[in-house]
Amino acid sequence: MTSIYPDAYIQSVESSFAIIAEPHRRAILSLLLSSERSVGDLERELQLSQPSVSKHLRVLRDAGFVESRIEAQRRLYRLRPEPLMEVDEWLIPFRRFWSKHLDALEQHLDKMDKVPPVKGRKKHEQP
Amino acid sequence: MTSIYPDAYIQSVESSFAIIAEPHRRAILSLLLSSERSVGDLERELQLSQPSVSKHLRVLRDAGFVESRIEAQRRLYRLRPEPLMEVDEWLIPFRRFWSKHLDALEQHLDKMDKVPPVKGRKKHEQP
DNA sequence: GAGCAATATGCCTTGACGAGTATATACCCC
DNA sequence: GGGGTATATACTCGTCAAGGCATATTGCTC
Repeated sequence: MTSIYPDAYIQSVESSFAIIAEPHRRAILSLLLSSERSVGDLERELQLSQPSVSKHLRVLRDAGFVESRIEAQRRLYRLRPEPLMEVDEWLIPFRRFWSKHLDALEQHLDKMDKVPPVKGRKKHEQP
Repeated sequence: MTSIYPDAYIQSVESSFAIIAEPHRRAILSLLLSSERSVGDLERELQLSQPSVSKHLRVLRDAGFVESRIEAQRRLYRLRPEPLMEVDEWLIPFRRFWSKHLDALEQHLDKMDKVPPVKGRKKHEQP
């Protein structure tokens, strides 16, 4: 029962999209934009428990979003650009799409009043 | 705001990031890039069950990623740009970050061969 | 080396989500 | 209106991830 897995125990490589689906992880990445930070820094700034922060950082590091360096007992984490670039690349064809469509939308907004909010349940044609 | 739903209900709205964390949903969005499609179309192209497709479309529609129109018994779904634009906007500061850092990285790779100063627990390879 | 500080990890519980199956609803054509 | 087609929804089940708590690990200081 006590299955001690080897360190490379899971290859369930979540996609970069799944990684940044977690709000706290996005918050961590945003904080790391301005400067590298220790676990304790993030713990305070995010109001999260230390184990939670460490676990999110582990996920982020395994996925290549961050890397760490050691300074005394601290680990200082900083951003790595590659995974988010991957996300950005996925968006490219959609950017083409919406730049094409926003003109039409603008035109549409001229006649229509106002566009309903994106968030929340929207009323479309409901059978 | 302009929403007609109570806040308590709205809170269950997943962020756009969570929506596109699902690979099938990303596939649906990519398919809709080229043209609008019916549920049956998507079902065949994705090799998914019809209820699964419908449920994913429901999630996507609730979040504003797609909208539908009715044609006979079919519903034809098409893209809406706004939610992905939101994602794109989140990426803006990161784009600034990595465009700054990729120069440094390139430069770095020139002199150094390969030097992971961090203790390499795991190789993060980019698929 | 003892004790403390900072961080990582293991175990457990809980909640959310996706898929499958069955069924309901809506629309067409005869 | 009956039958068939296309899609939506209800219910259930299994999985998985996030958080809490306890503990292990690492490195500093004295």
